[in-house]
Amino acid sequence: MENFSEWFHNILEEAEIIDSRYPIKGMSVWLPNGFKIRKHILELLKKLLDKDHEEVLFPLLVPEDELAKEGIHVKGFEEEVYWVTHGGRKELNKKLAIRPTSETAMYPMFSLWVRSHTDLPMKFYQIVNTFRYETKHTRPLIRVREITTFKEAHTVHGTSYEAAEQVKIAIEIYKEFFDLLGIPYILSKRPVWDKFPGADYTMAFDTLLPDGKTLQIGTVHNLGQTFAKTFDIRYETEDSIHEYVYQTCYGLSDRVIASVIGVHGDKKGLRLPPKIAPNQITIIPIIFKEGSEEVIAKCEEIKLDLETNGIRVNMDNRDIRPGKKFYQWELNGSPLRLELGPRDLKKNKAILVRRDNLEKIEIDLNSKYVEKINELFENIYNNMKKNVWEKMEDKIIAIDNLKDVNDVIANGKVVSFLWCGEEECGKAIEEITDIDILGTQDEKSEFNQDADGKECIHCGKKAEYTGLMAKTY
RNA sequence: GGGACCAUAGGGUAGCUUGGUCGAUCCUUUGGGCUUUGGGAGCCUGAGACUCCGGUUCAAAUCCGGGUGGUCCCA
Repeated sequence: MENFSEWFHNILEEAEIIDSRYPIKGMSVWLPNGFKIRKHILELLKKLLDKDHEEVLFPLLVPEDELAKEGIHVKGFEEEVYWVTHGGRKELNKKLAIRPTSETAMYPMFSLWVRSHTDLPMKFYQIVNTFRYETKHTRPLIRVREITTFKEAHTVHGTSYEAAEQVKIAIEIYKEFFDLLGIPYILSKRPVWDKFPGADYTMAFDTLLPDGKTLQIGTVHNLGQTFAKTFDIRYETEDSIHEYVYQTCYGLSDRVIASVIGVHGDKKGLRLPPKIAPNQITIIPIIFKEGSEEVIAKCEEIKLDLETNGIRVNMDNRDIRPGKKFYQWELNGSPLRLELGPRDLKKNKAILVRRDNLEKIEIDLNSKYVEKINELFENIYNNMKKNVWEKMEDKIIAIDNLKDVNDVIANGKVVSFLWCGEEECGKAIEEITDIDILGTQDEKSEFNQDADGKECIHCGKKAEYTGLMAKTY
């Protein structure tokens, strides 16, 4: 995959995920196939969130004065807000912003909803589209002007401790979610100059795409009391005192879908984890003039059997050569293919072909083959996940001289280094290398190096953290 | 904010410099028919494009101006 950009662009079109020819820059159409993938991904996500979050839906438009209330926050977004200025021909006396994110839409309402400590914690989420007027060059699913799939969760707590705990909980939810999709991730604490506008601190997940650039796929922000103070969100404690709340918010976007496609795909096309594949198994009857009815009847029988067991089956009956179907379904990422022809029918067997490694497996149709297929799905998923994790881990390279950064990056890899953690030093490093610092690793992170007694790679002061640097999307 | 480049069927392209040979090339896609089907079949017969507006000219895909859309670089 020498040119990831081109591969990605082609696969979106060939596998009919989205059509990026919509005549507005940075906006695309979800096609049925892509929409199904999206739907299955969202189902997994909702299942995780619904355990202790409530799903809500806020309006798309935010009044100008609300958006402007939180100064730092607005600064972070003002260059990319779309505005609604007219109703018909009449100019509105109050401009309306199309949400770039929903803090300022939600928090005025939170202020009304939060009364007492018994109302807390509150945990909401919504899955909506948001709009950002990107000025850099856009890229389908990765840098877009309409984020069509923006999952944002917003929580409200009575204490600083609980908010910090919620950050950890959200991180665990996201880890579980990315694991379900088999997406490898690096969790970092973003440098202070790169945190979410208005947040106390930002934790972020990045994945590594095949071209060596990292893609931010999820963020978790501890908002502290900043927004609570701006939007006057207070609660009455057990002692009847009015206190400002502590908040967190965390988000995911279309980029998760881009990652699934990008990290698993190969030169033949998509490789989808069975859980989210629109067609988990594709049955291809091998038809000859003689005996075609029996073959098709048997395939129908298998299809029904699989469907009653909750498996998403597709049977490709088209009158074209089987080879063409093989290529097409490999392109579309169907995790398993079942071939059945007259030869197999005689033996009451069928051939299964795995999409992940193209291995062929003969199954006996007299046996409990549904179980076998479910096992294979699990096996395919585990194998895919293992492969992408290993690939990513191999690309994280520890260096002890700043001069080596650009070589490592040029090889499509991520740099790991020891750092004092200070803003001035970090910005200098970014300036010198022209590479972004993703952030710092937690001590428990598998990517953490032991900094004890060592020096910062740039300023030579005591090293406090493991930092990571990468070319980013 | 400044600049460069690009626009030909659903996708990818040739033609443009030097206007006429263009009734526009090739690959892919696609309708119908026959034949075929264990890794992208073949044959027959159809379908499908010069971004838009204006100008120059006997004549414009080709030259000029503008609009729109896209790509990229620099701040």
